[in-house]
Amino acid sequence: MVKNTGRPGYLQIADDLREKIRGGSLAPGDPLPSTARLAEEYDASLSVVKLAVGVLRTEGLVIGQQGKGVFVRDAGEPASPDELTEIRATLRDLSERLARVESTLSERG
Amino acid sequence: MVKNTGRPGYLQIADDLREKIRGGSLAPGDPLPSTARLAEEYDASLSVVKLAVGVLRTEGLVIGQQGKGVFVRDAGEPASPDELTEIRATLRDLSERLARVESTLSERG
DNA sequence: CAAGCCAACTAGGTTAACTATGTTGCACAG
DNA sequence: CTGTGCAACATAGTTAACCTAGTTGGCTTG
Repeated sequence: MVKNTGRPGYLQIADDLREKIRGGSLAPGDPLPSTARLAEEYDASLSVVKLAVGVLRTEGLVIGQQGKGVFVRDAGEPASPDELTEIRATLRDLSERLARVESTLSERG
Repeated sequence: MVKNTGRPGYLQIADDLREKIRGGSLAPGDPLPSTARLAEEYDASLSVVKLAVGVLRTEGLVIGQQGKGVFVRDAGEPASPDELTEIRATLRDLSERLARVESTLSERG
């Protein structure tokens, strides 16, 4: 599932989960699959899955409850600050990927 | 430096650095000490320092540049809701276009 | 002197092992 | 039936090792 695009695996997984949350296929209150389960689904190591979940936790999209699972937060309040940091993260990523693509293209002249 | 307060070490370090950034003792453009240096200063393992920096990166407070260091970002201004939705639409578009280009490139090996 | 290589530093990504701790459900003893 | 304990599962945190890769400065060689 995780592709070799130069985009690190833990961010690809975070992106995908974020997409599912934004898209509603993972609704507020829903639990994410367990980290072990996610590792299987994405064919990734447990470590990168933990990193991915950590990103979403930092972004405030998700709350982990020890012993239970990781749950999608209510998207209500955290409007601007979190959104902004997420957007900035996305912008940073796009810039990096663009730079990579551009350099690849220039090499092929 | 990292105390046994129940608050995990990587968050204590992230808190402290965030404080220094918000307080201006680390100004925009300034480099953070290297991860090795931070590990010494906080008497923490390299791993927790990396996690701490990762948090700040995710929050967008800081930008890492491979080979150089980690630099404090320029503090962004709050944006209006309309701007946000427009920016999000633009980001979505950019992401799709980039994904197309990337897959084209990867197919051509 | 100039070019280029190389060593030392930088961040970043991945994996694995171990620990701690919380939750849940089931089996077994009373 | 009650409840107690235990096994299985969950997140969370810490550490360490290994690899990639960009930057910089100095030294060596031509």
